[in-house]
This record gives sequence, structure tokens and C-alpha cells, in this order.
Amino acid sequence: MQDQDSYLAGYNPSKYPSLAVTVDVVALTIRDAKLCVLLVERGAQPFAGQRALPGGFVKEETLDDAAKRELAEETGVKPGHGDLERVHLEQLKTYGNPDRDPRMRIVSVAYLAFAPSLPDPTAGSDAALAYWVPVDEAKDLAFDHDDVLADGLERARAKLEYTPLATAFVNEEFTIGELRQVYASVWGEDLHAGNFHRKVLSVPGFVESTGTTTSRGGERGGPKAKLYRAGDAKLLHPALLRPTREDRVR
Amino acid sequence: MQDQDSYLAGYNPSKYPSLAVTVDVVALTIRDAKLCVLLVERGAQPFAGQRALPGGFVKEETLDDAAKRELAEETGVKPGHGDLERVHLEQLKTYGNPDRDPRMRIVSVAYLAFAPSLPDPTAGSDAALAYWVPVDEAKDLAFDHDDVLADGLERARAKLEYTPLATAFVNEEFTIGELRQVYASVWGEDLHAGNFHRKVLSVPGFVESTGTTTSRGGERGGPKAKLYRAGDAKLLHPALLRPTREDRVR
DNA sequence: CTTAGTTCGTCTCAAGTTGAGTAGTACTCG
DNA sequence: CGAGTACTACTCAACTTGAGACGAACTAAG
Repeated sequence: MQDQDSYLAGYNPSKYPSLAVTVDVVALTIRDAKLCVLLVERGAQPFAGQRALPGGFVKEETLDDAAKRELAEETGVKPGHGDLERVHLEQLKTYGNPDRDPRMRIVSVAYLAFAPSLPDPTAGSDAALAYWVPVDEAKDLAFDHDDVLADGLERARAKLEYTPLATAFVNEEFTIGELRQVYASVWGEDLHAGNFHRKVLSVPGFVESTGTTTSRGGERGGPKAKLYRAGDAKLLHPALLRPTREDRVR
Repeated sequence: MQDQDSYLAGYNPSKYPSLAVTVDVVALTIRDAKLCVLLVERGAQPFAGQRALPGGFVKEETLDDAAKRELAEETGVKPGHGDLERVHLEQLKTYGNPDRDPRMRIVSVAYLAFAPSLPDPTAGSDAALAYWVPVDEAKDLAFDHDDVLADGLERARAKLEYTPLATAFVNEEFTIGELRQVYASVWGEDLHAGNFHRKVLSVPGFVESTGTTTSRGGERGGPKAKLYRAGDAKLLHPALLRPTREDRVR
């Protein structure tokens, strides 16, 4: 093959359709014990009126910065604001099928964001119509965003197993019970409270005690719970594995 | 860098589209029990004479197809040939820093390929200078390809743990010992033969027996080994974890 | 042919991890 | 106050892991 330079020297832009690069963000949070994704309502064609993942064109910036910018714009939270600092953002996958956008070829770099409960985006946002939607109600999205969302959810579920990412969904100080609720919401199944407790405390660097407790018990009763903050581990050893599901294996 | 500077001085970005999309491929194989990556020698500026990952511009095709095409071109193996059918190819990550290519903005979608031992690419290849290099000798690559390779290696090491991907590195029929050698080469450490044997056979769907054995014992002695082929599992349950390394955790 | 050295496949055992259950206690709500 | 709930700590049996040992099958060298 020709290498990039010889290829570029003979490259004639008119021979190829123009091409654009965008970022799309799968932003996840937990509201009312349900895993929710940030969606925007499309005002223009194509897919007018349908919901889509927030996203936009990449400017003179890194891809990571573009994703951060889009997220800040859509949620209406200013960069530098404390809430956004705690958001975990990572690249998910790139989608570039020639026909994924009917107008022109668009290569979209999808990002995955994990956030603690954020304010409703409509207040003060650039985007008039952005809101959090429970993931099981997020269907029939524009473009190939159903696929993007599915990939994002699978990534999120897998990452809870072997990284301390669940701590990105809760406040700076949290109880083991709140952390367990994150796992239950993302995985969609309840966990054995006692075993979860034992496991979390036994993984080095996952959580560290603050020495304090909640000021009152749970809403429906129960004692005050000890408070923890995220530890310094980047990987969980041993991992917290999802309950085994044979059908996931093949 | 004199050459690169003068090259850049005569380069007029306005003649070209403001942004291009390429695919780069981290193709891995095992030769002589060493993990090797496919590299090409660059003939032109920038980075002339340096080694780089094979790659090229995306045409009117999916990103996956572009990666397949590049790999076939660089290895000189025709698509449809049996060898290439067995190659596992997956998207790795996208690199799009504005300054990663000095000529213009290039967004590169990196792919990761796992192949059984392939012929030397020089025979019959389009690329005059492509060859397999042991990964620990693959340094000082062009562009940001050192980072891309490092990301690819980490992904490969992690994927061996929880997917049956190691079977993509061996022939259609293989022995447990050959499979163990794959793990040892990729992870860079020896594994306990007995425990590995037990583990592989205990994971449902990882390997299935062919009922046959090798026609002779190992080169340095030992009995004939039973032959297996890849099973139908897509995930390994339970996983084959790397020997724990505390320093990987934080 | 004999011997040394290698590998395959199997087994054993102690240590650790898991899932499921139990229980005491401290809370909230009505 | 009583009922219900949640936090935390436990127990126990089943399973998984890592390390070592072993016999048999084989190759290569003497």
C-alpha cells in the first residue's frame, strides 16, 4: 500500500465526500435508584422530534475536551463547577458506518460519562430540551444511538466489576448501602447486603473510612451508617463479579 | 529534523480537507514464543525512516472494513485466504489530538488484531518494508504510536483473562501447552502447567477435544499431547486471572 | 540400548473466597 | 410504643486457587 505521505500527496479532496468528526456522550447518572441517561430532543431534520444522545462537532481541541465541553453545554453546568469535576469521562467507541447519518459521512467518537446525581439540565442550559431518562425507557433513538447506548451500558456494567467506578455515581462521602444501590441499579439486580459489605471492605483501596456516620438513620428506619470516601485503588482486586449468568457466556 | 521543517514550510493545509480519518492497526502474533507486532518503515516525511503502525485513510467503507483492508494489504495476505479469516479484529481506541500529525488534523481509529503465526509480510506484499518486531523492541515509533501500542498491549493482556481470545493466536487445532505458551508470551510470565491445564478444561466452552493427539511428542521430549479446538464460549467463566501484581492496582 | 531430561496429564492439600443464611442492634415512622 | 427496616458482624458449607508431587510417555544424546 502507499503510506500516508504518498497517499496524501496524491489525495484529491474532490474525489471523496467530505467527512466530519463528532463526539457523542452517553452520560449516566442514578436518580431514584434508577440508572438514567441524558438525552436531547432533536429539533431539526433528520430525526426531528426523536431523542438522541447529546453531541456535536469536534473543534480545535482534543477529543476528550470536546466531550467535556458537550457535556457541560448540555447539562448547563459550567466547567470548573464542582459537580462536573467529579464526573468520570472515558472514551467508549467510534462509530463510522458510511450510512449512519443520511446527510454526509460522519465519524462519531462516543464517550461514556458517570456522574453523581446532577441537577435537571433544563435550568440555564443551552439545550432547551435535554433531560434524564431511565435507560429502559431510552429506545428508538436517532441515528445509531440505540447501539451506542447499549455499548455504553455494557461497558458501565463491566467496569463496575473491576474498577472503583461506582464511587463516581455517589457523593464524595457515601455509605456502603448507597454504594450497593449503585451496583443494584446498574446491574439491575439486588445484591446480598452482608456479602457486599464484606467484599467492599476487603478490597484494598476501594473505600476508606471517614470516621463519621450519617446524622440520621435511613428514611425507612435502620441505624446510622458509617461514611466512607473513595480510596486510591484504580482496579479492584479481587473484583466484584456480577452474579453468574450462563447466558452471558456464549 | 531539517527535512521535516522544510517539508512543513512548503505544506499548505488549505489545499486539503481540514480533517482526515485514518485507521491504524496494532497487529499482534506470536513468533518463537515472543509477542510480536507488525510495523512498517516510513519512507517519507514526517518521521521518515522511523517505524510506525500500519494504517491508512478510510475510504467509502466501514471502519472495520478499512482495518481489515489495511491488515490484508500490509501482510500481503489476500482477504478470503484462510489465514486472514482466523484473525480476530476489534476496535481499540481513537486518537485525535490536534497536534498528533504535524501536517494536518488526523483522527485515527486504532484497531487491535490477533493472528496465529503469519508468513513474513515482505513476500508478495504491497508494502516493501513491513515486518514483525518483538513488542519489547518496538520503541520510538512515529506519531503517537508508542501510546497506541501500549494501549493495545494492555487491552490484549486484559482480554486473555476473560475471553477465549488466546485461541486466535494458535492454529485451529492446538494443545493445552501451546495455549499456555500464548498466555506466557502475552503476559510475560510463566504459568503453573498443572493449574493451567485444570483451569482451561474446567471453563465451559473454552476448548473442546478433537479426540486426537499430536503425532509425536514435544521437541525436547514428553508424551504426545491431546489436541483441542476453540469452543463456543465468548466469555470465560470463571476467568483466568493474571498472577496478582499489587502495583497494577493503584 | 540406555540414560537423562522434558512434558503431559492427574492428583493432593492447605489457604482463601464465595453465596446463603442468622442475629444483634439502632434506628424511623405511625 | 410497636412494627418494620437497615447496618454490621458472624457462621458454615461449597467452591476455587496456588503450590507441589508423581508416573508415564516421549526425544535426544551417548
